[in-house]
Amino acid sequence: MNEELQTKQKLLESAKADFLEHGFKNASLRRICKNAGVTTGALYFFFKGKEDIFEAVISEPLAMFEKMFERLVNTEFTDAKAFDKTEEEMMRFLLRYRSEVMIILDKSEGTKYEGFKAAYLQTLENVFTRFFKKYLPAPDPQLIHVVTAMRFYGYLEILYGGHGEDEAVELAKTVGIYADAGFAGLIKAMTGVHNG
Amino acid sequence: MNEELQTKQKLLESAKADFLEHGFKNASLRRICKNAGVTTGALYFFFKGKEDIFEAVISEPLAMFEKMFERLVNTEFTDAKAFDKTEEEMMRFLLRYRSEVMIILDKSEGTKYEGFKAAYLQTLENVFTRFFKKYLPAPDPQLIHVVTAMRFYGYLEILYGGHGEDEAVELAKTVGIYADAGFAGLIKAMTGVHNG
Amino acid sequence: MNEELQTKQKLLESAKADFLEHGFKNASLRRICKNAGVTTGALYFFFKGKEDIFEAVISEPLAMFEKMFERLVNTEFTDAKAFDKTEEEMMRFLLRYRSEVMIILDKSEGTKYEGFKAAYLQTLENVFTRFFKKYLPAPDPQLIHVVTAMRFYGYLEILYGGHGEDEAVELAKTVGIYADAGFAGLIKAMTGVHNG
Amino acid sequence: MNEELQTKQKLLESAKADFLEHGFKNASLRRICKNAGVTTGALYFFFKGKEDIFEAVISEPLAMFEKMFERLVNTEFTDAKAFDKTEEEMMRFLLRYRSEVMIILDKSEGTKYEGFKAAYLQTLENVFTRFFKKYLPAPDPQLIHVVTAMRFYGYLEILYGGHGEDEAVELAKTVGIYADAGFAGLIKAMTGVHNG
DNA sequence: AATGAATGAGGGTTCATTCAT
DNA sequence: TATGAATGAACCCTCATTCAT
Repeated sequence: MNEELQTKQKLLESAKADFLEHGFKNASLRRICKNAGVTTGALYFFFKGKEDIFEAVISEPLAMFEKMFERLVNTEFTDAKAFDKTEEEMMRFLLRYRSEVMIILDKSEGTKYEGFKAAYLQTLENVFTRFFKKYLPAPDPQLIHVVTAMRFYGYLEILYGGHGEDEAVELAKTVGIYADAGFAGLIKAMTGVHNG
Repeated sequence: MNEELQTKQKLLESAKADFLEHGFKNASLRRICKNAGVTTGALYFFFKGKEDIFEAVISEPLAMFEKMFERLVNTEFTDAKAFDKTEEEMMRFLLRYRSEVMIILDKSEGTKYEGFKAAYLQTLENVFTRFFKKYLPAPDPQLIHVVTAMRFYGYLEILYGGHGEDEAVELAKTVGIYADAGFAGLIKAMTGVHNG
Repeated sequence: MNEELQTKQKLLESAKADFLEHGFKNASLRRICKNAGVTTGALYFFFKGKEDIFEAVISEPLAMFEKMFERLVNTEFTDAKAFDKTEEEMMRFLLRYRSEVMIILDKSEGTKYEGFKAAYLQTLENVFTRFFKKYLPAPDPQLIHVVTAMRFYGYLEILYGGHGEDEAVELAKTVGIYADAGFAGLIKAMTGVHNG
Repeated sequence: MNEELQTKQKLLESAKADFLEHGFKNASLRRICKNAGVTTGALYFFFKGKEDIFEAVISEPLAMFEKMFERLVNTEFTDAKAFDKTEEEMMRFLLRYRSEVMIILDKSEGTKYEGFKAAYLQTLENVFTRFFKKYLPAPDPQLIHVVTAMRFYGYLEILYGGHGEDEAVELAKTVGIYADAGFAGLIKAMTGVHNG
């Protein structure tokens, strides 16, 4: 019984490592099996194919990710602090599933998840747009796009940094200060232009 | 003679497009040759192999990049404005070689240039560290790392955005405002913490 | 005990369907087991392998077939009507074991039964040759071969037609009229040539 | 130059033999290449894949076959003799491309030609139906179907018999006598039934 | 300067079969 | 009785690369 689970588990771990290192397209099932200590046929007992084992690797974090996704869309952020709370929760989640998140976002080319990163960025951008519009009548969409991306990649950098959970959350909060101040600076510069 | 150049040029352009679309590993020499209208043999007359044509595609912009690189390292930025000038120059360069820059930074996995992005980020980080140290006695290296990355990915996002040159420069400047204000906010929060 | 029989029976039925649809070589034991609701191990408990379950599927009808076979060889047909009686009996048997007969005749490539159809045709040909020789001193063997095949494939077409038993027998009798008249026409043409 | 053609030709011949022996699905590209004395990659220089080399094997005869096909549909056969002429032409064609015809009719499962035999039989059946209707007000479609199949398989048997061309044509003509007499016998029996 | 033929390794996948339990 | 895990060979196909011409 232990052995059964072990093989599947070994395959999943070997696959996770291979997807993370090479990406979906360049991952090799032969290599995955070899590192798991089994033959190719064994993989096909547990999984339907390459895409199936990929999904098995990311399915659990993905489901949670999508739940967070939805909440992000449906929440009305009244101020920066309301956002910060959601942010912390998200950060903690991302850290717990670091590898899988990296795979979904950066190593999923060739799967149906390859558009996930862009979709998430777009969602974040919509949130930021709603927020910007509270302070500016007609904010530049391109600017919002870039600022959103910066914040997103800030998270990602923290994620990739190999920090402990609390450390990472702290870092994210400091980044929040940076971003909020940056945002305020933008408002000031722009309304200043309009006013003066 | 014209034909010679044409063939080589066609191959380089076809290769550039293929590397950009698929990345080094998943680029196909067959496809490159087909789109260039020649056979594989022709490619091997001009180039030693896949890595060689890759280098040929990026060599010229790469050399310029590295020159800028070096200057960035050796320049002492006295204030934010001094940096902004270099920034504009850089932005214009990046835009002129958009495709090649994208290839070097994001599509070079499997070549010896796959570490280039990280190296450049590190250099930028050193610059920022020197700058930070003028205002803070012991800035958090992790924080600098993240903030550097954010700014870098901000540039990249502008680059990927398909803007015209002036538009992009303008956008970069606005991002500069955001970043400077963010930086100032950080200083304030940190020295404030120390003081209070 | 009931369950034992059920499993074996289910496997045999699933196998029959798969052999009929895909032929021996392209039948899949995996698929057979899946459709029977059991695992591969179960199949290997009851049968030695692919060829063995194939034989199990066809063994019973095959034995009866061979009995009829033998009788056909040893019967002296004095006239066409004597043959017709045997024919009806045969037709009813073939219809009762339609699937298995189809499998033996047309879906057995790769097994030791792949020559069965030819052997049966040869036997039928011998019967027809004996019959022809009553009316012609030296009938053309090639012609007999073809005429035999035609009649045989006539039966097969009826078999594959999905008719009810009585309907099929009636059709076979009409085909008998066609064949007998055709035979008579041949005799006439040939002896006419000889005589005139 | 000779060698180039030789390899492609060898591959086509090796493929023809393999398709004929094992059918499309069970043919092996590895085996085809091995028998042609080249490696698998060589095949893919000349052909796009398994289906492509299959089409290359049968394309020429297939085009002619389809032309004959069409003519068969559009010709109005006034009597049995008018049909016999077409028949001879067809027989000569089929003999010239014996292997390919066998492959198209009996070894094409898994390709887009797998329905060709049934389609051809249907066409032949339509021709026969038109002919029957000249002599019978309401001929039994099932009977026509069987009689058509018999004649068709008669041709096939001649084809598979390995006869020389003239011999085969002669045989086909004799089969024609058999079939015509059989047909006449049917008419007589049926109208007799009605009358008496 | 360039063609076109050919190699051989590796890609994902399916298969009949085995065996400990 | 039957399960479910695992094997290893074969499947079609794509690839970067080589080389005679």
